[in-house]
Amino acid sequence: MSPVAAEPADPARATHAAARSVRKQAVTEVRRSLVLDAARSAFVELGLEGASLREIAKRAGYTPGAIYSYFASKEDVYGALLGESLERLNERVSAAAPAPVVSRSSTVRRRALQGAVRSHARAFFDFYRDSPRDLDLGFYLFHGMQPRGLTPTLNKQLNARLHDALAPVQAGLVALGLGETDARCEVAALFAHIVGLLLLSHTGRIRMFHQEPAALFERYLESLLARAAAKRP
Amino acid sequence: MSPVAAEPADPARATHAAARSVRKQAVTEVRRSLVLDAARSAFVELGLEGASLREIAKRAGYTPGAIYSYFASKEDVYGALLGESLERLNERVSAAAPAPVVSRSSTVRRRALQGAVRSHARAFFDFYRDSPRDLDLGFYLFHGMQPRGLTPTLNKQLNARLHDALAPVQAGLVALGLGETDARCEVAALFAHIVGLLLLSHTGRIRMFHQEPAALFERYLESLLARAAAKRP
Amino acid sequence: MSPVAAEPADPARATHAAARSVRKQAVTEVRRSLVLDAARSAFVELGLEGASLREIAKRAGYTPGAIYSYFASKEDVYGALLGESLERLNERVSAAAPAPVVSRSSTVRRRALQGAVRSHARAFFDFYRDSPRDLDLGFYLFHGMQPRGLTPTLNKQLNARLHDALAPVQAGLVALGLGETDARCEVAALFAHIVGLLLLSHTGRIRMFHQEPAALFERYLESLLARAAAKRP
Amino acid sequence: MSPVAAEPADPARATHAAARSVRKQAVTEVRRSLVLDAARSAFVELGLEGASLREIAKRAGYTPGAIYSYFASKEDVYGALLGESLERLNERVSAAAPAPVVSRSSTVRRRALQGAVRSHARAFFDFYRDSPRDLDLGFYLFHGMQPRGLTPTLNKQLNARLHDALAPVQAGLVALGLGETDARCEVAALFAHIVGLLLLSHTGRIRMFHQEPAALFERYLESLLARAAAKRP
DNA sequence: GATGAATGAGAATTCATTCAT
DNA sequence: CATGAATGAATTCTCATTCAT
Repeated sequence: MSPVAAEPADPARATHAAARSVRKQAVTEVRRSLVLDAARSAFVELGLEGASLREIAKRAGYTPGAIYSYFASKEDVYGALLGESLERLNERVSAAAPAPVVSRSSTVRRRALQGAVRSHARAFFDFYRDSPRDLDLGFYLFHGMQPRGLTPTLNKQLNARLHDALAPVQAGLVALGLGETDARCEVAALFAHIVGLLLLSHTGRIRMFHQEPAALFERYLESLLARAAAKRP
Repeated sequence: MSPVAAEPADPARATHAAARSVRKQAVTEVRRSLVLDAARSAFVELGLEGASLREIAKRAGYTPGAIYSYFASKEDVYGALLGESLERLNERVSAAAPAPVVSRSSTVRRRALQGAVRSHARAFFDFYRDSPRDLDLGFYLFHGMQPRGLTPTLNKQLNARLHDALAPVQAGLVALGLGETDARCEVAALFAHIVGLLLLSHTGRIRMFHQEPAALFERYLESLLARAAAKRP
Repeated sequence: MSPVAAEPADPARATHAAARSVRKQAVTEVRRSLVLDAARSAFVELGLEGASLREIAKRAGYTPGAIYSYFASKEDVYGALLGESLERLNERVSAAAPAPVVSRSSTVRRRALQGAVRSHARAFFDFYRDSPRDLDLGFYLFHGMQPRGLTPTLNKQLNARLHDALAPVQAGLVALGLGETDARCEVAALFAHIVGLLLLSHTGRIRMFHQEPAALFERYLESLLARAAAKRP
Repeated sequence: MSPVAAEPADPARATHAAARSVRKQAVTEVRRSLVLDAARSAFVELGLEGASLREIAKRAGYTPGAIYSYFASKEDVYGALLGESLERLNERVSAAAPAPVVSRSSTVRRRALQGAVRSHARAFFDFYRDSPRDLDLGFYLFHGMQPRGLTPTLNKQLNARLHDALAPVQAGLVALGLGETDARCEVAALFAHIVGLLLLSHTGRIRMFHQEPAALFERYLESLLARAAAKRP
């Protein structure tokens, strides 16, 4: 802290002001998340088309103009929504981690590692299967959004969280013996596969093949683990 | 009464009328496809949001109302666009068929079959990689379109053409020894994988993994053929 | 006929041409009434808003432009429709005439006359009660139509037919002893009353008073006959 | 903690806020009625067809979208217009009440009652005769309006006000000795008669009979009072 | 006579956003 | 911080009518 006060010399008042500022900021944060809740509910129920700013404001108990106190634009709201969606995804994936196994037997350890990969991958798959709107959100924002809404900074941030959600699988594959590069490839491919399956499921195209997305996912998962096993040194 | 029948069978006039009708229909068809061209260009350049009826009409050199001479609604335009897109896809896939190989050696025949599967699958992949808007089109129509636009009839029709584009791969897998059920599973999974990869590519998410979609596709293709080989009776 | 032929001197050909012209005109008349049928059905089923020229053309098996071969405008179609409606009204009223009673007893004659008035008035009332669209038609044309549609000539013509439909009642009242002026007043009032009742019925406002239009009509009819009886010299 | 309550009960500020709210609401009300004025003027000058939202907005000095700040839909505007029209009707009818007469003579009292019925009925008649658009409004709304615009609630409300405007006449008839049921019949019939006369007048059909609507109305009124007198116990 | 494409005007409504208050 | 009126542009779609063919 600089010894030269910028403005007032009264330390009591300064403290008071600071405390008030903190309180205010907290209140703001709470209300911001209230808006976000409203946005999520609107989005879940009405989809992208129906989740207008007006609708969001109505659900939040605000008038349209008030939203701009918390978000710069509608796309900004969506951006925050996606961020929060990715947080939930990460929570789900983290929660899926099985207890670490310590064993002398390498077979046991290997089985445990495979189990962990399965758990994490399934958690990822299930998250989007169970709430397809989160998938929509991701597509909309990563795809159709104006540069105004998806700034490079935000983009990087969101990417990082998405990556985080896949990191456990990647680590598991490495632990199973895959090289870093191979593991990265496999994770990218897994991600693509999941997204593809869910999209086909979501749009009803999967029925065309008389297939269940979950069954196909399990197939893919097993083939992935088989590849990993085959590459074991 | 005149000995000439009231409805004259004057062959010259009949032929003339028929010819005129044919000509007219041809002109109509041309103009309709002109509107479709305008719609495609609008869609390619501006995406879903920008491809409004106004915009399409402007590009086609029409007033908005005129579009309704050719299409019943905006969704109808999109439907036609998707239909035409699927036709192009099928053309590409068909054109990818290699010359049939006749050989005594089962190894040679097997290699040829594998080559055919590769060609067809790549044609499919390349089609959407090279024109991502066709992918968008499919998603939009299969996903967000009103029932008014995507009638069950049209839906079935479009589904059938999509299926057609994947049929050669399926046939190839069966020829390679896969059972019908397995082949269907693999084709569905292949489709999902392609869609997933292209979407990740299209939204820039693939960069997150420092991967090239084409390379990942090739990897997947090889693993698919390997699985087929392993199942050989 | 002027002895100087306008154009050809060949009488045979002239006769032939005239016959053809007559035939053609008849065909035209038939087709015109076909369009009118289509218009009526559209109007009955869809009301004023729904009975667009397109709809009428569709029902007549024509394209919109073709209608203009038979009618100058949409309002013209409506005008013809109203004319035809008034013809049907007159038919109904005429058909309601009871057999003339010849009797020495003035009481018997009087009762017969009253019965005739009742029949004619009821026929009028029933006509519009049973097909409220004809009432709509009248209102629309007499009310909202452009001068372009309702020319003074047509107006006079339609008025005359409307008047015709009420003439029997007027004649009956005169026969019952009312002066010409009184009879005209009563007929105008009767017409107004009927129209008012039907409108209230048609718009559901009559329920407001828990009344049935038919019962109110009978009441009015009796009071009218009572007035006529009271004025008997 | 500050001893001052977080939510201050500062009466001055509260009063201030309340006053501001009241002022705002008043301003809103004024502007809303401005839109309504514009709507009425458009309706009066251009009729139903011409009174589009665009036109109303233009006359109110607004953009079309702005109207939706005050009314949910075009039909809503019309609904408000009719409501306000019925208010004016009631005012007119109320204002027509003659001073109550207190007299020993039953003849004097009876004459006074008859005078009151005449006044109220004439006020009703005159209101719609002098502003036929109010009649149109009623017809349009009671007749062609979408259920979206004319909710059952609104319908009941409007009906009630219409009924109110006729209540004085009904009360007068009862006072003159008619039973409740008879009085209700007569009022319904009176309403129908007025509506019918005005419609005939408005559409120019009354000229057909060379009659004046006002004279016919007076005739009907007298016959009504005569009927009431005849039923006197 | 009939077609059907095309016009041009206009319909109601929705939307994100702004801004004085 | 919040309001809510207002904008301005956009949306899809409908219509009566015209006219070259």
